[in-house]
Amino acid sequence: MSDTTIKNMEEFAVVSGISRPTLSKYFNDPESVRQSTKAKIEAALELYAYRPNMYAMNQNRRSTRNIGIIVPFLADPFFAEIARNIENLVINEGYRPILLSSHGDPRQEVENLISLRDIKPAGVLLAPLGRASNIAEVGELCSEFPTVLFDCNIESLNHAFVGHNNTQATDIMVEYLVRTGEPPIYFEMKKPPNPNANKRRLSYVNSMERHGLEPSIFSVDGESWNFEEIGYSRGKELISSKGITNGTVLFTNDRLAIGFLAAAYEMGLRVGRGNGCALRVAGHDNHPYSRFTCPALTTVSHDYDAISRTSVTRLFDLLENREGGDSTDEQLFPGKLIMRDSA
Amino acid sequence: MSDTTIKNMEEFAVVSGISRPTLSKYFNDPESVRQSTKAKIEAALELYAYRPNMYAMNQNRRSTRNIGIIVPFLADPFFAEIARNIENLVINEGYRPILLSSHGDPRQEVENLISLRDIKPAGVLLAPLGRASNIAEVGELCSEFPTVLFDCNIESLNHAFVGHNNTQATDIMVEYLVRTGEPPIYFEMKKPPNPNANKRRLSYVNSMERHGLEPSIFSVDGESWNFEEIGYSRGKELISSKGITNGTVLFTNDRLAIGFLAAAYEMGLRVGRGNGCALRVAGHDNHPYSRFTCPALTTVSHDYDAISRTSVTRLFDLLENREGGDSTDEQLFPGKLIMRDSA
DNA sequence: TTAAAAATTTTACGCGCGTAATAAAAATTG
DNA sequence: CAATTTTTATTACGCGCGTAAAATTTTTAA
Repeated sequence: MSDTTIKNMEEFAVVSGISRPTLSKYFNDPESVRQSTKAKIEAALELYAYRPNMYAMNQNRRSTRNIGIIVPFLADPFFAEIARNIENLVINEGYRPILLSSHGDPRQEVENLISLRDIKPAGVLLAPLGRASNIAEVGELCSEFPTVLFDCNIESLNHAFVGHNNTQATDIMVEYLVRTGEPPIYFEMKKPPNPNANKRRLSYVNSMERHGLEPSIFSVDGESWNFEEIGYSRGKELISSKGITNGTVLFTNDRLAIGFLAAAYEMGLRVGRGNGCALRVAGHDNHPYSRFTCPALTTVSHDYDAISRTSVTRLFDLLENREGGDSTDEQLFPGKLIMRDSA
Repeated sequence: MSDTTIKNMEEFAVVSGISRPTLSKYFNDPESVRQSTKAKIEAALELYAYRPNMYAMNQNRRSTRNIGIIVPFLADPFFAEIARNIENLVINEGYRPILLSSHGDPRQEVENLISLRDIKPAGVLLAPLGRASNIAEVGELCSEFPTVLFDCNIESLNHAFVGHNNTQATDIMVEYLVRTGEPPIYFEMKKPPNPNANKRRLSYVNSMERHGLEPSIFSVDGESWNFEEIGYSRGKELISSKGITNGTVLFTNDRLAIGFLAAAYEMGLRVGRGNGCALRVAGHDNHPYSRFTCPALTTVSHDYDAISRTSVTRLFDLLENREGGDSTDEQLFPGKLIMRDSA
């Protein structure tokens, strides 16, 4: 490794003895140059630690190999896991993922799209905030590049969508709970910041009615993404004031359930499906932490793998054949009941 | 809002009636132009949704307002929280944070630094992987811009460091556990991927010896960042094979403890400090989820706020006065004992 | 009102690289 | 070996914006 530092392709052209346009070609696709040229370049690369500037590359390119990935809240391990999954798939396709989090903020979501526009992405995989999204601006920005939505659809945007079948998933959970014990009451937030909450509530109501049962919903306050805290504090109130000391509670997502389990434990309520248990608790999402609650949380899992894989596949379909196929339809993958000890 | 779309500053100059260099000045600092000019620009901005291309801006600038932030593993809520904290502080200073995760991978860490170099950051806040880091490359890249390390120091890099006092923190926990019950045995990973594990173990040993007690360490296998899983499965083995059914266990971090708590619960061991409890369990980090375990986890908290704030402050000190002060010393903030129900 | 100061416009070049067109060199074919 | 094909070198311009210098306009001070 030489100590002279190369700061651009021009300088690297000099030390490698290859012209800059050829270098440009090489960095765009190493196989596009003659074998002997490739060898010379790579020999020089061993000596001089040069790497082309990614952003200058994108400046005047017809098409880049950048794929933008936007999730609503990366601090949530649920999205962190999906994102990581998708990143790897994108890398395996030879593209460069750029992962951004909206931090639950619609303005940040728009900022992220603007930031992506600046690097001229080949395509974007967007998990929108949903109801909270600035739909007009998001729509306008997304129309500038091939986009696949995942996790949460915004129908009016008319993009391809790949996601979890919230209806079916809630359905099998309600069916399971009804079949194996008392019908569940439903625990959700009045103004849920996360996507899909509405679909799940609707599905709960429909399921219950189909079973000839009366739906019963607790809508609790709280607008932040601190779901555990909300599940915990509202749960405590509920247990003490409303006297929820037996029965079955179905939560709109695992994180609320996790908080609630802590509250129940603290108040001496035994959760589970055995005898001697006061409450059954069930969640939704198969959150990475749901295996480690006490007791382990019964929940319904997304088909993470299929959703990530299909999202990426559909985006690349769009990239290669912009007009072909119906690019606005939605693809849903069924949830899977994860029976653990809490219900 | 007009429907003609503006694609660069040149076009915006035409429709706004302001010359491009003045526009450039405005976008760099809106107060640097005459009030009447500013008004005209902003009127045009209302009509035409133009935003300068961030990456083109950085291309030929003396100094940008980008601050790179790199954390070792963003999917860990612990780092997600710190990162979010720092991002906000950076934004409040009028800078633009760019958050990247190394995903626990040293190559990704280097990639992240290269990626940052390409956007010519004003400075970088780096929480390195630590032992796993490619120190030579990280060092070389970091020498290209003002850098403040946080969470984990790499002394040989000779940068400013702001972090948690692992030694003192482990110390107060050991002291507390010894004072209020049996001395703790220590639970850690043989090859911990996360930073600071070594310091904590050393501190545990020293503390125990200072108390005239024999240190006792469980070093379990596992190399990934799935700490809960490792704490759970290794914990189960430990409880059944080694017969750890009473006593006190101190974990090198909360996530291992969270997994262990699940194992203990499943095996019917009661954890806590009351009578009737078999085990006491303590963690380290005050992980966002540690409040919601069953029982709530006794742990020792970082001074998140001071660490984020000081990291950012020190970086801006560096930016404004490159030579002043000792820029390589380290600043440690003491941990705080968080007494909850598990120990 | 006039001179001085401040801000803006014009002009021109630079950042690091993509990309097209033409000329030159190298490899392949027979 | 010459003729053809393939690859590389040369040259030149573009991306969107920063920035410097000189010319012009506007504002402020006197």
